[in-house]
Amino acid sequence: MAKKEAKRAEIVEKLASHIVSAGMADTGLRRLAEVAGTSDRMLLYYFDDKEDLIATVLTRIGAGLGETLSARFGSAPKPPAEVLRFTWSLVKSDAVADQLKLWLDLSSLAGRGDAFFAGIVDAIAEGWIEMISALLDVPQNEQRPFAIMMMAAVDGQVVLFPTDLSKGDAAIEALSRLLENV
Amino acid sequence: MAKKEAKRAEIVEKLASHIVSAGMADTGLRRLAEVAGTSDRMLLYYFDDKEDLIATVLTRIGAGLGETLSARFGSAPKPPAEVLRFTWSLVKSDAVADQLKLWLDLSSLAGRGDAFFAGIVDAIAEGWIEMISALLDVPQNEQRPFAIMMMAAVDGQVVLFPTDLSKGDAAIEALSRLLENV
DNA sequence: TCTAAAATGTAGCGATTGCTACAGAAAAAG
DNA sequence: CTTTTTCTGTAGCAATCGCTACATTTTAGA
Repeated sequence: MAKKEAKRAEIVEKLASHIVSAGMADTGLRRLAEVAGTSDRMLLYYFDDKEDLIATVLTRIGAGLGETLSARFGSAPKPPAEVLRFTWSLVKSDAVADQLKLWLDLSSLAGRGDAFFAGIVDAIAEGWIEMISALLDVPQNEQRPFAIMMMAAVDGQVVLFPTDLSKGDAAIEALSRLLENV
Repeated sequence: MAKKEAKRAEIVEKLASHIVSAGMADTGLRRLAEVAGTSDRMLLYYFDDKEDLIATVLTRIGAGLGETLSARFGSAPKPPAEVLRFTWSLVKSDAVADQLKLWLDLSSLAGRGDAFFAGIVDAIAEGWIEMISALLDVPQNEQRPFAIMMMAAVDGQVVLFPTDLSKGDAAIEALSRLLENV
């Protein structure tokens, strides 16, 4: 009983890192089994079905992302321009860039009406937004719009330049300068 | 011979509108054949293979989007805030929103290393950016960063809120106000 | 009209998908 | 040591995928 839980957790752990780096393509049961060092038969023993499996793994990834971010962002309020520049530097790091690409995958699925993925996307978005809101040294009723603006500016670069984020540097810098006049 | 060309064009036309509204999922040959009012067998008679078919359709969609946009945007230079607000209103209209969702699909595929989709995404991005650049009433060396900033801000909303774009209204309005101080 | 070419339908192949029936092995409970 | 429960391998099903071989109909050129 406890063993089943442990094995489940181990599988989730291995699949989480695979899905973060490989995205939502390449998620056939046989492939995932190979990554997890087991068989498709066993994946469906530990999980109800594929959707249950993916849901569990994505939830795990979401939680991990939250931890990563709150560890890197401090908690002291900062000027908006500084928060944006730091967020951008984070996003350009490989680890977080992979997470954002995955988020793009999910968002694309959600946009096609998949309620399950829509929920995940919503939760992740809300997590980012709240975290950034809390950091912003601006009047409280402006925190959320500013946080959304900054997240959108960053995510938008991922959409515009999926193969070369550095093309977005100048735009982020321009926005940072605008934010310095606030 | 000419007939084959005409039929090809007709198929492309029908598939273009289907792919814009349904995205890159739901693109099995049998399904596409149904939409085009023919058979999978015939699709592969008119096109080399599936990739050739999709490439042709996406190219057609890209061209159509360009026309739509240059028709709606004028050509007189406008203040940045005004351009952003207008772009946002465009994106919130159903027709353009579908195109952006499709773009998100493609960008997600491109981010996974698919060179073909990467090319398409790049071309579409460049089209938007140049069109908006030309409209902006700012010093010439600032046009491109500003255009990218605005496109990213808008695309980012699509990623953040794939099921309800209106959640991005406040952020776009906040950015518009920042742009008014330029 | 006869013939060659172009167009289209029928049927199916081999691979992959998520998933399952069945049986046997391993472990826990009595 | 038995019996029962948990675990896992083998094998395969039905559906779908892109694609093709083959035969037939339709069209066009002589």
